[in-house]
Amino acid sequence: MSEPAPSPRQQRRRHAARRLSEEGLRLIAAQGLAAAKVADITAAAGVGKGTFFTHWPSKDAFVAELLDQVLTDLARRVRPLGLNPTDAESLVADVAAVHLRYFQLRPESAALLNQALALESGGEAHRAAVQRLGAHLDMVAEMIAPATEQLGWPRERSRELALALISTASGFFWLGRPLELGADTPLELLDRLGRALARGLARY
Amino acid sequence: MSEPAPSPRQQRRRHAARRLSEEGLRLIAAQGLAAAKVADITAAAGVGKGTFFTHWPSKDAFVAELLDQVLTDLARRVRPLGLNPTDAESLVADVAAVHLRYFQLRPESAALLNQALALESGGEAHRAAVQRLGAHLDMVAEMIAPATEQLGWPRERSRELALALISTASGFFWLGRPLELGADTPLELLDRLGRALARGLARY
Amino acid sequence: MSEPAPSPRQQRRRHAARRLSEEGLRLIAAQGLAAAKVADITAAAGVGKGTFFTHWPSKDAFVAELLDQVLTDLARRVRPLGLNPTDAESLVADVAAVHLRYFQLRPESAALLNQALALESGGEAHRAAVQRLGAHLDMVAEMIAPATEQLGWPRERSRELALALISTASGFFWLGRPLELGADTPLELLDRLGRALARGLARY
Amino acid sequence: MSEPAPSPRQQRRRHAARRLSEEGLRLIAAQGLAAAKVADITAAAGVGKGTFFTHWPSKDAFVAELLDQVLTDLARRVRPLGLNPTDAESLVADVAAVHLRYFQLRPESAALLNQALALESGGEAHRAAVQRLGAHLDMVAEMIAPATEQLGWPRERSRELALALISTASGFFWLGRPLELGADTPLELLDRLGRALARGLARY
DNA sequence: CATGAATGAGTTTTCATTCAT
DNA sequence: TATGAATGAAAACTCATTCAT
Repeated sequence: MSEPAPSPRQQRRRHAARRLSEEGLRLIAAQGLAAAKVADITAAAGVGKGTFFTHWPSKDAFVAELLDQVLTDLARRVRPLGLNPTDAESLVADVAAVHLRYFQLRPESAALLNQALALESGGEAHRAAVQRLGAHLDMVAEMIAPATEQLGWPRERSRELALALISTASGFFWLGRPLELGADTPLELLDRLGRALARGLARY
Repeated sequence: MSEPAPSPRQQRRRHAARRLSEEGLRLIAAQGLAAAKVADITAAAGVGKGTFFTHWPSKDAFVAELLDQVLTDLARRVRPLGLNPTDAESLVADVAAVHLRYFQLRPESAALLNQALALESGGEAHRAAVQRLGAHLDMVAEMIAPATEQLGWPRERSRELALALISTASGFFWLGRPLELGADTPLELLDRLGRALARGLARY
Repeated sequence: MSEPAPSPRQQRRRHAARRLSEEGLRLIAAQGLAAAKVADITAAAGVGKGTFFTHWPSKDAFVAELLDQVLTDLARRVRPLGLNPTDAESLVADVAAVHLRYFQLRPESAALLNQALALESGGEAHRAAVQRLGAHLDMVAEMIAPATEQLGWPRERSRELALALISTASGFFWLGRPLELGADTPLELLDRLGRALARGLARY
Repeated sequence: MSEPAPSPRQQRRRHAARRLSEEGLRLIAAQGLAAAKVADITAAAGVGKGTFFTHWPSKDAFVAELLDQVLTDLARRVRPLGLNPTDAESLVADVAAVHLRYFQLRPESAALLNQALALESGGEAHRAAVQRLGAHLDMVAEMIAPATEQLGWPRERSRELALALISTASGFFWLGRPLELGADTPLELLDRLGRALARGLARY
């Protein structure tokens, strides 16, 4: 069960990686993906420029991992909703609410998600980002699939409903942030937004 | 009232500007803002590289104008909704629907909107983009303000409701496009999405 | 027959390319291929750093073209020897002599030839260099093929004899240059070297 | 006379140095001096990267030692020829033959010799390489000096004759290797090449 | 001693922008 | 006014070398 205690060297290395991820996410959200230079990120993390490339082979790979972390983290909060049986309306509302709450607390994650898709379209990094986002979408779609049907939404289009939930949440805080909108929106209203959608669908 | 007929030279000039705008928007959406080089855009538009800078002082200014064009175009379709008196639920649903339909037909515009916010955060161009988006938001918010109140949504937060409508529409097609989602979503479902939100709010 | 007179712009462009080639060859020979930075070359040629890349897509491509120029230039002096019928011994001696004289006058060319093969082995540039050298070798081999046979050297191994002639000449000045050997070797001795080889073979 | 038996630790150290030399020579020949990274060499030798620098103070110093080893090894085979009195023609032919045979069996050594001269021209390493090669040349020149005179070659130019012998041999396999030429050239032909030169000179 | 993680000087290359024609 | 050649600031990335463990 217990892993061998990491050597102090490894510990410091992991710490540096975490710092780089944190500062990277912060800077990308604050300045934009292109404007956040590797040198800025390493300086902010307090390590040498070269160190960055001992952790990730390229800036793009770094962004891909960041996106993976964000979506994995997000998924961890979404998945439990699938375990408690509940009515269709509540399930959809809850999934939306979790996304909204997640991105309200972490607008940098919304920024990352939206910018990762702006990576050069031909490149490997773009492909990876799209695939990772697709995987998240599939997970959400699968989770809400039964509910969508009950709400009279075509089951084979549950991915689109999932996309609507996700993009509303992510877009709200991505567009909202520079407009200084969203950060102080009361949770109650955020929840209401998600619930309204579910409730409205249920009325059909 | 009538302007003097443009000289052939002016005509050609305007034609070139239009070509550059079209191709620029297309390329930015297809390859990403950073990957779409000025040289690519001018080549696609069939003009010399230098010509670009006789029309816009910089690439950023070009993007800003593109964003302005898109939002002006979008506003032209949204504004009429404010003229016909209707019930609150329908007004909100219609505003959402117009946005959704607009971006479904013009996913490049959704791409532009989302990428324009990723411009270097300190720069003039970013400021301009944010301001322009803010103006659109204000217009929408003002339009739906009475309705939001009737729906029990705090009037002073109508900007947030407007943001939700806009970001759902724009995000849906921005995130959906590389996932090959949204382009063939039936209008009926798109409308239903907007209406569901409005209807759900109305039930509170 | 007559080409349209090049515009002054094109003229200056060609002039810059020639300057870059000259200075590049000189610097590569003087400092080594790796030590001759693109910035050094452009500075020596009196143009901006970026200009280099409007002429060649990469430093490697530049080296490849330099090698091509050298071998083309060299071939121009070797080829005529094949036209005048002469005895086998003289032909081989003459080919050797032309190579020796060529590289004595242009030790930078010998340096380039030897260093071009040191380009990263996996890369396109290395492949190109090898192929180009192979083509030169084939030309020489074909030219001396009849003679080799008369000298009792296996005809199917004339490429090896050609290689011996070429590598003696190129190596002599490549290794000799830093040792300050070769530059002032009298032509008469150089010729004698080539002739000795041919004469010795003839005695078999 | 006998040194104290090396401790096991020293033994291991020497073994590592030998492995590094072997793999370094191999990789430099295979990929080029610049492309053969210290990390590659240590990985191939199965030691840590840092270990490299406990044996040599720099990569350049490593190359210099490699060159020294090669030329020392080569000299060991050349020198005995000076002991057996023989006619001038045979001596020169034999010296050439030994060089040719040596590099045929060890084309990596030819590669090293040629690339070592491409080291940055200003540097200490380049100076060292040139000096070491000069020493070898002097040794050969001195050895064949009496013979050159008998062959009617100016005695004060015996270094040039030595250079011709060495550079033919080294160049033949340096240029020949990527062209897949030389490796299977029969010894008999190789010898004949050397002998032809000597014989041809003798006929003057 | 051996190790390999950290480092940052140094390189190639890109591309928005300028400006002579 | 249109053009495209020239420019150089900037940025990602490399890798020999150092040094704490």
